[in-house]
Amino acid sequence: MALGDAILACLTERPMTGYELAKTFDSSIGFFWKADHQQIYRELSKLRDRGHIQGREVVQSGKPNKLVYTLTPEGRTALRHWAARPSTPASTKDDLLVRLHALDSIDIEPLRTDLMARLEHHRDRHANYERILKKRFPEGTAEGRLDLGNLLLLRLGARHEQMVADFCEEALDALSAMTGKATVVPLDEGKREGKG
Amino acid sequence: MALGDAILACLTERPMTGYELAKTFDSSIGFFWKADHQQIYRELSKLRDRGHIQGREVVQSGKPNKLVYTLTPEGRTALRHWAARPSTPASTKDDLLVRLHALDSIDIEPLRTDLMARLEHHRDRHANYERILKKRFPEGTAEGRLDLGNLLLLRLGARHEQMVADFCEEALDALSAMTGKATVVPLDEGKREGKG
DNA sequence: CGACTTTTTCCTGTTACGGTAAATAACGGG
DNA sequence: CCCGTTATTTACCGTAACAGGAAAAAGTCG
Repeated sequence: MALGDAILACLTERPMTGYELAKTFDSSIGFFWKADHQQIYRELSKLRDRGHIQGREVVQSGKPNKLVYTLTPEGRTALRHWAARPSTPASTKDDLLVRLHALDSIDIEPLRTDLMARLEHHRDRHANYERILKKRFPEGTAEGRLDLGNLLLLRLGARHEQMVADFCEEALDALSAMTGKATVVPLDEGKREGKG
Repeated sequence: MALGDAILACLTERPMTGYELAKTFDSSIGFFWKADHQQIYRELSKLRDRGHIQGREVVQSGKPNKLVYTLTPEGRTALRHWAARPSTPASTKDDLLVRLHALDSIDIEPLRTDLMARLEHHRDRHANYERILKKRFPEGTAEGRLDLGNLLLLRLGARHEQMVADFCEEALDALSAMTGKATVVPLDEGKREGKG
C-alpha cells in the first residue's frame, strides 16, 4: 500500500474530494506519482473502510453532490507510522533504458525520434518546475515545514528533469557520431547521398 | 508487458538460463529494473508460449539440468517492434518524496534517519557505477553499438545517484537548519544533555 | 549427516495499471 | 427535446507487477 499513503499525504493539506484528488495527482504530487481517478476512488473506499479517512457529503446545486474526505485521527497516526518506516528506494523502470541496453538489436531511427520526444518532454517539465519555483519561492527559501518539503521536492524535480534532458541530448549526439549523420537534419528533404 | 521485453533485451547479448537472468536482474540491468526469480521464471514461460524465446535443456552433472533460453527470430522482431514504439516516461513513485510532501504531518527524526540511510545507499551505488565505468570504459569512449548503450546507461546511473545523494544531503541540512540541531553528531556517545 | 549452491517450479496473496462504461445532476446549443 | 459537456462518483473487466513462502532434484563441502 503506497498509493493510499500518498492520498493520506495529500489530505494533510486540506480535505478534498476524489475529483480534486484526481486533479492533484495530475499536477503537484502527480509530478512523481501517477494515478487516474479510478485508482483514486478505489483507494478512497479502502481508506474509508479502514477508518483512515471520513467522507462528508456536501450537497451542491448545479452539480452532483460531492464527498469531501477528511483525515481521521487514525488516518493521521497511520500516516505518521508509515512515514516512520524506512523507505524503499524505487527502481527506475524506464523503457528507454532497456532499449539502450539492447542498442545493437534495435532500430536507431525510432530510438532517435523517441529520444527527441523525451528531450522535449523533460525540457517542458523542467521549465514547469522552474516556473512554479519562481512563483512560489521567489526568494529560494521556505518559511514553514510544509513549504520546506515542497521547495525541496520542486528543486529535486527540476534537477532531475534537467539531468535527464541533458542525457537525452548526449545520447542523441553519441548516436549521431556513431552513425555519421548530423543530429537532426530535418531540412533539405531532397536527395540524400548514401552514407557507406 | 515490459518485464518481458526487458528479458528479451537481456537475451540479445547471449542465451541465458532463468537463473542467470535472475542474477543479471540483480546487477547490470537490475540497476534500474528489479525482478526476483519467480517473476522471471513466470515471464520466461509466457515468452516461450508466445514463441519469442526457445528453451534448450542442457544436461549437467553435478548440478540440476538447466534450460538455456535463446531469442527466436520472432522474439527479435517483437523486441524491435517494441523498441520502435514511443516510450512512456515512468513516474518516480518514491515514498521519500511523498513524505516530504507531508513534511509538517510526520515525525522528523525517523525521516532524518531515513535520509541518512538513503544518502549512504545512493553514495554506494554511485561509487559502484564509477567503479564499473572505470573498469569497462577507462577511456570514456565506446567502440561498438552495444558498448555505447551501456556506457550511456552507466553514465546516467552515476549522475542520477550523485544527484539524489546531493539531494539527501541538502534535505538533511535544511532539516537541521529548521530544527536548529547539528547535522548528525554521531561521535561523543557519552552523556548527552537533554535538548529541551 | 546437515548446510549450501544451482536450477526450476508452484502457490497465494496484494497492489497497481488500463480501459470501458454508466449513473446522477445541471447547463447550454441547436 | 436531444446532445454534448462539466462535475462527480461508482462499477466491472482483465492483466501486470510485487511480495513471500515453499519445495524438489542433484550435487558439493564441512
